[in-house]
Amino acid sequence: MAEQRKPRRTTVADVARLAGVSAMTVSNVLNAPHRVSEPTVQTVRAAIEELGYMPNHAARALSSGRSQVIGLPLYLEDDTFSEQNPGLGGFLHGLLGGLVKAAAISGYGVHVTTPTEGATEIALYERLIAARQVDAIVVLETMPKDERIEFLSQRRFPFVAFGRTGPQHRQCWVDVDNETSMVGIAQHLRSTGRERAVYLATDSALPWVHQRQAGFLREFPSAVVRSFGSLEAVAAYVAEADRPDVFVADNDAYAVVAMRALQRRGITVGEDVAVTGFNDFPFASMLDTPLTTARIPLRDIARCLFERALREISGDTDQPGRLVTAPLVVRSSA
Amino acid sequence: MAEQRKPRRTTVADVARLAGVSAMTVSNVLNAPHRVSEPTVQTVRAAIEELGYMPNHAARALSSGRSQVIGLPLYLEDDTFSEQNPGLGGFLHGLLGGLVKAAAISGYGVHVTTPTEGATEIALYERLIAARQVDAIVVLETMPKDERIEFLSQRRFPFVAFGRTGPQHRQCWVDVDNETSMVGIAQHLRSTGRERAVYLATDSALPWVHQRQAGFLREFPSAVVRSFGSLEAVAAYVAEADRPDVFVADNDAYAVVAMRALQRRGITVGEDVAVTGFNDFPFASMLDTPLTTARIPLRDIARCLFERALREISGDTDQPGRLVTAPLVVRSSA
DNA sequence: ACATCGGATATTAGCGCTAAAACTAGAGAG
DNA sequence: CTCTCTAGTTTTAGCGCTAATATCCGATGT
Repeated sequence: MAEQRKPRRTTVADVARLAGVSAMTVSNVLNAPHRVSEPTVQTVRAAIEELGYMPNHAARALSSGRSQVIGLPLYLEDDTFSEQNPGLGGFLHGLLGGLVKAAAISGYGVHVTTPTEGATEIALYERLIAARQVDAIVVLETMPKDERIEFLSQRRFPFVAFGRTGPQHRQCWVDVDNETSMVGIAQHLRSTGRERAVYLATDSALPWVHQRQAGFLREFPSAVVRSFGSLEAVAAYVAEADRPDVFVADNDAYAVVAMRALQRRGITVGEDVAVTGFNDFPFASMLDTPLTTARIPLRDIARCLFERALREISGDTDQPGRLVTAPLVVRSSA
Repeated sequence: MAEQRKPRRTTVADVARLAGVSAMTVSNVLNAPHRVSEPTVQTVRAAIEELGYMPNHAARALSSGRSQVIGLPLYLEDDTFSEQNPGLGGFLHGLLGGLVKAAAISGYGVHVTTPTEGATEIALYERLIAARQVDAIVVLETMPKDERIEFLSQRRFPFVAFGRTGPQHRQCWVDVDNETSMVGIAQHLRSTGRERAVYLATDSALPWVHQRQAGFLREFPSAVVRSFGSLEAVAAYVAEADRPDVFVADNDAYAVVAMRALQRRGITVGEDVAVTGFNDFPFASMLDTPLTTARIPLRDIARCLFERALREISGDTDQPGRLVTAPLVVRSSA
């Protein structure tokens, strides 16, 4: 099938020969041009151009000990997501997009993996680290006490977390400022004169659930708070609830379901009652009544994650955590 | 900061010494155990276990010439997507999820990249290939005549395409059987006794647009076909249209907008008129009137793409293209 | 004039692994 | 009793790059 074996790829040596310098000089032109005199840089660059030379990734990684790749371990469970978490797709798109783009600009790649059936995420990290396959790892959905963070800190391996880490951990993270963002929503509602609020919370121990709720209660201390484990439960509750003038959901899906339940009762959302969500998932603006919500700036967060990862790689292990506010997006629902 | 330099990672040599064999034997136990006698395998495995040895990725790649990574070049443009293409997030989630999982099972990783500002996708391929950073490339959104496919074929570099390639190209692809799937939708509508159909088409030269339309017209030759460049245009048209009994959209977003326009006119979707979409995007089941649509089995497609990529890598360059049908999902809208 | 210094480049020596070739027996054939 | 032959193993030789060190050379100081 393949016509000829061994076309022998062009290497630094070829470039060096053509430019009349040593291989090391070529390497320096590529990696630390300031070490090389201007005329030599020109000559070498010309030779590189002429031969169309591009350095071999594996060789570079082996020799230098850095792979120029950051690892993104992901749980991508089967189809459950579409029912459970319609926003997940948008989340992935924004985060991955931002990360890949930021990485590309700095000459890095993003290595996406997932634990194989039955294996833990830690085992996956172990492999990535031992194989020296990535220079840093991005940890998602961090918990206040998180064994993954513990593991990585203890191994002194560079990482960044999306989600604040607990006080006992290293503080290399970026997170949504859920509390402040929810305060923003609350203040907007207050400014429209609403008073009787119901807060629809997710029934989960994920940190953001509590953070958002705390933010809301700061502005509406007397709000009624209800937790739900499923969209159906939310719908059932809203369908029966006596008439508050605001439903504040801690996520967009709950808000959508609430709006539907209200519309079924003939209540006009945005007039008779206000409804807000959180996330600004892709369909929020295309709903029957476009949803007022807080937009999580995923691309900015991703960029920020990457920058911190870079710093970690270069040895700066004392970066403080960073909170990013999700700006309010006012549409017709509130 | 770092306490001690040079902990010197454990290497094949360490394992070899402990097991009392040569480095090559250790390598063989890892990569081709059938070449090694059973007792030796045991001894070596025990030594590996004891030392917690894991092979260095870069060294392996450099020496063997294969990286055990497949490349996934992606365009992840800034926020435009949420307005333009709310399904993109779900698309990414399904495809990436399937790919990463399939790859992980076979010991492969997925390298996600994007062309840097101003650079072409081809230039990106060039880098990936020259750097020997990936063993195969997954090409998305293939067009009938596609210079990316041309480039990869000509370079004889392993690839798989999502989307059928033109007859002049190599046929290593997996695609949705848009025509047959749309015929499925049409037959379902026919079986409910509907007759007067309007087909809402995307105004684009993407191959699936024509394929789906062709499928529909096979069953409803007399259908009215209209093309639209924006959701607003769809809404405006449907708001004015005289009463057909079916609106068939070639994508879910159009279907959603159409349903909304109909509801505004007081028309009950699913009874007075049927509406269908295509894709089964994450929110299709959570709409006011859950949407009847065709579900693109992204995870299966991704698995299939990966399998083909593997075959390509191992030199089998004569795989035929493969069509995957998107099964009909009947909900209340039709 | 001669030691000194520092910028630019060259040499050396691997990084950790595996392909390929070269050895070992011990089994079976003549 | 020598001569294959083969399964199992070791030896040799890089893969292509860069860290670390050595070398060169002209400019500077006294």
